[in-house]
Amino acid sequence: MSIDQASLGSVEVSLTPQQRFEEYLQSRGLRHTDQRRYLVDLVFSRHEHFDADMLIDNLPRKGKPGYVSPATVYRTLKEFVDAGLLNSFQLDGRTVFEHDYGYPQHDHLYCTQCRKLVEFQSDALTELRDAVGAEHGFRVFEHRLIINGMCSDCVKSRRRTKRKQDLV
Amino acid sequence: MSIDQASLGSVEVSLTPQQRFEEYLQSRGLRHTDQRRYLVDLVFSRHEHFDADMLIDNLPRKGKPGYVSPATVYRTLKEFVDAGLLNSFQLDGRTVFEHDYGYPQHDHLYCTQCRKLVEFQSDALTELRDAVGAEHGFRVFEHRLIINGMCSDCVKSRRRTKRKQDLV
DNA sequence: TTGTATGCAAATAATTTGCACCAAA
DNA sequence: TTTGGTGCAAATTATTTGCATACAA
Repeated sequence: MSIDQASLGSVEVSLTPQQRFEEYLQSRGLRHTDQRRYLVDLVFSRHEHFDADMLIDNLPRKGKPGYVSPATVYRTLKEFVDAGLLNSFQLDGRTVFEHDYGYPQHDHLYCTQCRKLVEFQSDALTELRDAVGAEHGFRVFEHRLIINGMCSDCVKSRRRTKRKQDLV
Repeated sequence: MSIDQASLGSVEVSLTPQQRFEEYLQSRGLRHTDQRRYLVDLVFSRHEHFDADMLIDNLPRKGKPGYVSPATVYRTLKEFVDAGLLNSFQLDGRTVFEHDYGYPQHDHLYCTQCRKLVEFQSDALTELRDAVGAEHGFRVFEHRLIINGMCSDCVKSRRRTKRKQDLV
């Protein structure tokens, strides 16, 4: 799965993710540990969707400096979501995380062929969602939209493949 | 989780789910067994969202007539989706199934308080989705939208609750 | 000090799969 | 007959949790 780096620009924020998280921890009487510091840095070093497993794979191995146990990774990802640093959603059965802090609200186009995720923003969608909510007496908090299809690259390569097959 | 019975009406279909499934099975050289017949009937006896576990719980116990093993239930649910009888999506980590055959395309409002699912239809959404797809060079197949919020009942009861708390 | 956080390993939960046996077509 | 289907139990996968120890405040 891949995503263009910061394809939607960013949102003005006064604190770095690290500072923001520290603030969150202090406000709750939680502790700022090396593991948490390390994971904030790693997670915000690239604007990319990832799951717990990918994150664990990118960590130093047991014994090396910077190692964080899987259990702690899972626990910390939850903290990040609570703290508003990350968002998560389900994709093909996996829990996928993405940056929330400092990044605008958006939805996704998903290529079911190459599994590429493309972000997009639509104010019309937000309006539509609020209208639907109002119509049904809902107080709307948020929504999740995923559009499944085939990206232009895959449409092209599939066409090529088809032609080849047609020649047989 | 609950849902109004057939809240969106239905779509014209010439075959019953049972007949439609039989057609599907024949076209693929698969077999129409008692278990499959039994599950089609059970699944289409109520227009309600459900997961594998709920279905298994509603089956006769081991030894009783009509018993179907969990493994077969899981295998059969997949067949139903392949056959176009059911749709599935993720909700709170569970795989939720709903009727597809004979039922119009729709999306959901989800009350995060009482876990009620409400269906709604929006042509504007389909148009918006196609426009977004086109903008990004995607060939769109389908989409999945869930609007999270609080239904009117829960908004009311929460207000009541708040007042009670305020009195303390 | 005092209460959190972490690592490890065991426990869960939801499916999936291997296999021997059963049964549609 | 032949090939797909089913039940059962074991295997998977993704997490979560209990617990003893380590550490931030």
